[in-house]
Amino acid sequence: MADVARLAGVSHQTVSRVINDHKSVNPETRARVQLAIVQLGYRRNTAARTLVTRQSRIFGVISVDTSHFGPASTIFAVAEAARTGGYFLNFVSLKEVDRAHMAAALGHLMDAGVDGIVVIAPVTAAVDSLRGLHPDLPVVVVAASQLESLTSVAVDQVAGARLATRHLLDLGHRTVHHVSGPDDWVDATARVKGWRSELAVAGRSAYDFIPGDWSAESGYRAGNVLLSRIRSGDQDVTAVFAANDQMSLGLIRALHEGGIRVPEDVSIVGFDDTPEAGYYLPPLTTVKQDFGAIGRRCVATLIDKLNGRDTEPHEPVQPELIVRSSTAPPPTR
Amino acid sequence: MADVARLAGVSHQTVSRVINDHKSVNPETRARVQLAIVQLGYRRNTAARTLVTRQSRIFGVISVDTSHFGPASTIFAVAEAARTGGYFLNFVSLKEVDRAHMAAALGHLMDAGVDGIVVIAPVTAAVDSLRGLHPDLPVVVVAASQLESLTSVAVDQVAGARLATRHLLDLGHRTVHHVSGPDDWVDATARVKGWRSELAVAGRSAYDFIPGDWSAESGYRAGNVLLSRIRSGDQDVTAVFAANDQMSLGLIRALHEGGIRVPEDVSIVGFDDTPEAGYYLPPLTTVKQDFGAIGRRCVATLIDKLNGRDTEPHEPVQPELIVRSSTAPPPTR
DNA sequence: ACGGGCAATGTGATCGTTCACATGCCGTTG
DNA sequence: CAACGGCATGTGAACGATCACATTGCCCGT
Repeated sequence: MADVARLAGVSHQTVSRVINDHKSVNPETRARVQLAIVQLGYRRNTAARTLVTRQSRIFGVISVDTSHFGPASTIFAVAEAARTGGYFLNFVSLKEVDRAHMAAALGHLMDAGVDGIVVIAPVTAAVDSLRGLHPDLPVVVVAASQLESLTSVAVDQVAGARLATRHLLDLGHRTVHHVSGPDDWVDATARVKGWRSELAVAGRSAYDFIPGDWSAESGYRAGNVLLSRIRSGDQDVTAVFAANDQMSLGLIRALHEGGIRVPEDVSIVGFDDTPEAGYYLPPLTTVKQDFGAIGRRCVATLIDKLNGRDTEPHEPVQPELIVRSSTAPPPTR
Repeated sequence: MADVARLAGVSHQTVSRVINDHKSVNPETRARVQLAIVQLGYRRNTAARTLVTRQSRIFGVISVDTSHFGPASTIFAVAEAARTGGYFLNFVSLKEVDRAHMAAALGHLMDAGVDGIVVIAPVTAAVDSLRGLHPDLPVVVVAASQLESLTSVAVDQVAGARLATRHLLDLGHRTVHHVSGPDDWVDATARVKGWRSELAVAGRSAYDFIPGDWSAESGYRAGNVLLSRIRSGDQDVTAVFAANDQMSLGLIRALHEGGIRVPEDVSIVGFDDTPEAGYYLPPLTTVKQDFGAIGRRCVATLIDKLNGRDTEPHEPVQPELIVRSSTAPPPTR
């Protein structure tokens, strides 16, 4: 900066004014300084700036270590939004989602001196460990629902699950079975809740859900469970709502191997609308979440908090049902 | 730090020595300082440290904006490795992969003051724009092959493609068709190269590859192309090597819709071994890449460079063939 | 007994920026 | 015409760590 000042024939302070585009600078001087900046290839030193302003212009993002479509898409959206908002993004992955690992990740970001944090780890344990830890640091959680005392940005998972369930009921199915995500995931429980409440509204009996863990493999196992129910004469297994697309895939394979056709014998709805979902056999009816919107909203909320504007709780992002070929009316018997 | 020093009854310099665990500190003094640190909840200020040491302990990672399994997995691996190596990770996504966007991303990271950069954007344009831009800054590129003048970490994509092709030839297929990735991706061209050379070694004729873009949809289109070849009487379409798993999925669906069975009529091999690949219909034979190893190696290389150790060019990471049910001997006619 | 060397600690300068305040100049106003 | 306000610019301190160097005391060898 001193070099620039010397070359432009001004003081360091004037240079500072130019790069922060402060108003009171003579246009001619400004031009001279800018020229000098370009000539010398000057970049301002972030560390020095951070030191004195006490603002790093870094956001942290903590994400579960999974290449699943949802978290990955959200990360990219957050990165994009942060950069356009003039922030850097410090990324931390979370191998295990428990209190200890969460605390370690938070500590890492505190050391980095972040101005705010986005947490993409909608696991109850993780959310709990966030509570009250660092009250001064703005934190936004990507979660299924509004969490008391924590700012969160959410797709309305309950509504999504109801959409899926309703679609199947509308097709004429007597009831809908559910393959859930892991029970410590906030999203998973929200989807269970939505599924249950839609069945209740329609006055239909709800079976217990079959627990899964998001993986195609667990969907496959769940498919075998359903298969055995069908074989033992259960006439009600005609519609299944799986809590994500991967599990739907495993489910379809298990049913296929068991000689059950989708959608002629059993209809299936997934969740997420991964790019592949339209190319499953059959193409999957699923619930689409706008992860891009989530990411952008996280960053916007963080910036609002930093500027002291208290964001009014947003409407949760609304999911959308994508109807493809994995759903049909129940077989007539 | 001054507060800690006061509480422990020492000078700021002694505190500095303790947190950098410098040798010459009396164990008793050290304990007293550490106690004070804990009591006050002191964390060292990264900005101040960076300012004076001229090392930010931040690595940057630039990745294409895609939730595809490969890049996503690599990012997580890099994040994990960076953190265990004591580095922060500044993440930038790349919406478009051209020279201008690449330069912008690099500029962003330069502003962040990173000590090194990992580039996960194995696109020729991106790689070109890296060349000679910032000669002082250590850069590692995740790429298909050793690139002259750029340090790179790579899975041996050529070997992977040969593995896939060989497997199909070994099953008795006369030739192997190929659905490629986009031609500006380094990995895609490497896989084409491996496929071609294995066919050449075996003395088989190679058709032109069918261009894809990594998406399931492009695999579906490629499937329809192959379908029309089959319908026009081409007896040689019995084996296809697709450049990734998603395209294999689309391919399978197109063939299925055209009444062609996999693997009875046509065998298919994918690439990547995504978690879902084992649950396709049929479960996909594919080539597995160890993305975790790639990520770790990137970070290790960067750290070596910073310490002036010039890493000897690594052996590329070797991929592995995972045989499932999508491949079989050709139909007997 | 004396000087060299090492362990343990302290002192002041330094990194590159922004902040608070000071200065000079010009135009407007009562 | 003096006083005042605002524009354009400059001056020096401050942020919180590390670095280079200085100081003290003690042990050890000759």
